[in-house]
Amino acid sequence: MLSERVPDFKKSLNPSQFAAVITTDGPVLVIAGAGSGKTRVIEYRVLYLVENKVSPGSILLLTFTRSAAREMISRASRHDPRCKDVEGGTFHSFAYRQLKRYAKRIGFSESFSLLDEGDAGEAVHRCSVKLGFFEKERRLPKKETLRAIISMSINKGTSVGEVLKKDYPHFLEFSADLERLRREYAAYKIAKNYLDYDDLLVYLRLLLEKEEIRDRLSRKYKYIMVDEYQDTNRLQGDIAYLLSEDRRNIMAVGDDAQSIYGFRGASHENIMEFPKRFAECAIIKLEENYRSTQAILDVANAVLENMKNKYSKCLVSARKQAGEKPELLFFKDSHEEAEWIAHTIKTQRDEGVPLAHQAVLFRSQYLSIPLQAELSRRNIPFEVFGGLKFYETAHVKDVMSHLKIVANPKDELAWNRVLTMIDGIGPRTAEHICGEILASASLSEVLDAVLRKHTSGHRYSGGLTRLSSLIKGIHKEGFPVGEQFGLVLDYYMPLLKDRFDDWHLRLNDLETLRQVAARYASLEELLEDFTIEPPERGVWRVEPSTPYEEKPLTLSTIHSAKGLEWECVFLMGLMDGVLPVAFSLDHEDEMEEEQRLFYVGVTRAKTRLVMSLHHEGFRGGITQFNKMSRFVDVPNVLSKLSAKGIPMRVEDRHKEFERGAPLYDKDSLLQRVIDLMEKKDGGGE
DNA sequence: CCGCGGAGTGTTTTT
DNA sequence: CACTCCGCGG
Repeated sequence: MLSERVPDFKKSLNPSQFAAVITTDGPVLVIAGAGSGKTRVIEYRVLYLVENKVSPGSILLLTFTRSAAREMISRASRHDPRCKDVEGGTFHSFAYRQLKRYAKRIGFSESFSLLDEGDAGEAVHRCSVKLGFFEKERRLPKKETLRAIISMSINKGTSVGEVLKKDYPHFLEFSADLERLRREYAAYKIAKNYLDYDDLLVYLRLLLEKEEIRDRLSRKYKYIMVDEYQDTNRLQGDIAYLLSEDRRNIMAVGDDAQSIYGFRGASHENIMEFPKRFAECAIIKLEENYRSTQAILDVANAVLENMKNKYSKCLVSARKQAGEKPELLFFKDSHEEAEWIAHTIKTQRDEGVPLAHQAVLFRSQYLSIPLQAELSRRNIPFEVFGGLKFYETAHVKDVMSHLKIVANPKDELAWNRVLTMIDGIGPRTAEHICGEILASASLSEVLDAVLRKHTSGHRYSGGLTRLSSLIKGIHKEGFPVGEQFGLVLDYYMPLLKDRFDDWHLRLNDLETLRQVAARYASLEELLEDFTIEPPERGVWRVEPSTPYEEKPLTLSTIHSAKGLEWECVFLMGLMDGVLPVAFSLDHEDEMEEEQRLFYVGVTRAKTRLVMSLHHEGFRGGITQFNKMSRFVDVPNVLSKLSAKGIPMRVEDRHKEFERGAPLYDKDSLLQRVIDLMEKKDGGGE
């Protein structure tokens, strides 16, 4: 059977890819340049193993996002359906599954609750209060920052002091306090049966230190593949190492030039040190690029030339024609940039390039807001990836907290959120009632206690009565999740309207969410997926679809565009201070990361690349003049390209717009005049 | 003890 | 320009 297939493999792969596919035993490091077909390698390697009588369940595929794993496994399954039993997912989801199984062995109950970032910040805050941090007149970092510092120290395996020295020198004086806080927070989570994202990795690592567990897991997972290895952190590196220590059948795939998650504790040290940890490892490089035209790769190579790294080399295109010249366009302000991009996207669509083959990428979410407005105006359907996630918005968290209570009646953070929502209950009262709740044995006892003690004589009594009948209503074995969600929604409606002006928009989200929830068999599964693999991001702000159900345009942060590709990519907002982002200017390593980010953006494009920026920006109500990103400007890309005689189309679109359109329409002109007469100088332009 | 209004601040990327 | 923190009135 194997011998029959080999020619197929050879035909579908180039020699390096083929080598990566058939080198299954022993450690392998695959350095896969952008667009070099690493997805294909993983797809075929899974297939190759399965065809070689390796049981699919003993193959573990760890990837950066859940969807990446799903994609590769489903591709392999098209060749051979057995492949769909391969185990895959993110480090975090893998850790979660193992911890569910072994929770008891490390002193957690298997009904532990997962904290998302918001919850974790809240928990850290509670710990700081407990330690008396906010009593004195000191300016402590705010709770999200505290959480970020602790998280960074854990993911990097360093002390809090180290993190402060590098990233927060102005908080260095709190070093000892934060070290105490880190302990307190860890103890708090153990006491409350909580795990945050980092804990999933921390505790899996601790489990793997025990020979018994390590043996069991390495007997089960005989072949391990790790994708995007350049974006793993120290803990993940340790986990990969411990899992494969015995059998040493591990393949790590990555590209050091695309390491862009340093801010999350990832370190390209892992990929650099792989050959040291696995001395006998084979190193395979995939250098041929199947994605982009040479003209686009010339830009990418110019960026690459400025970077200091060991592995990566020049990208060479496998595509025959040189391709259109990449463009660099200047605009007056963000509005004109957005207008032009929206217009061009529409034109291209009319000329036959589907929206699904186009994407607009940016460094930060806010850059896309004017564009979103322009697209809506033109009725172009789009989907926003990355950035503020809808499951972290207040209204979604509000609703979910009610469900969390039912799933885990000891969830102090959820109770607090639910209670404070009720009119007349503030932090103190919530804390008080919460104490009683945690002291009781069961949810029904809770309801009785809450009912009897507090539902008369207070301002909040009515609200509390409503809450307890809601919980009674949804706390039934086997009650469909969709209906539970519906009941919570009914209960929440008045609160929603009261709290938010844009409640109808938010209600839309919640309705969508209810449909998602209805697909789950149990509340536990819903909550688990919600934290560990939040719903596909497209749910958020999708424009009403056109009658013929056109696939939407993609708007994405560069971070979220990792691993993806489009025929035409607009890389917008290329101003200095935006990319590279202003905060990184003083840190050499962060600047390197910004540059890699630019590289990732450029290499997403297959045939057309449009880079753009605008000159005028607003900051604190004052117009500022932006400069072109230093990554594009003369010492870097521009002069490198022209030295090689590779021109880029550089155009100043600024003037063209200055000539044309009227500055005010009649209505807004009148309004402006009235404003001036009333001396309401609302800033105007 | 709760909630509202005013002033001040600071603005990335995400499993 | 949106969100948070703080101080005051109920």
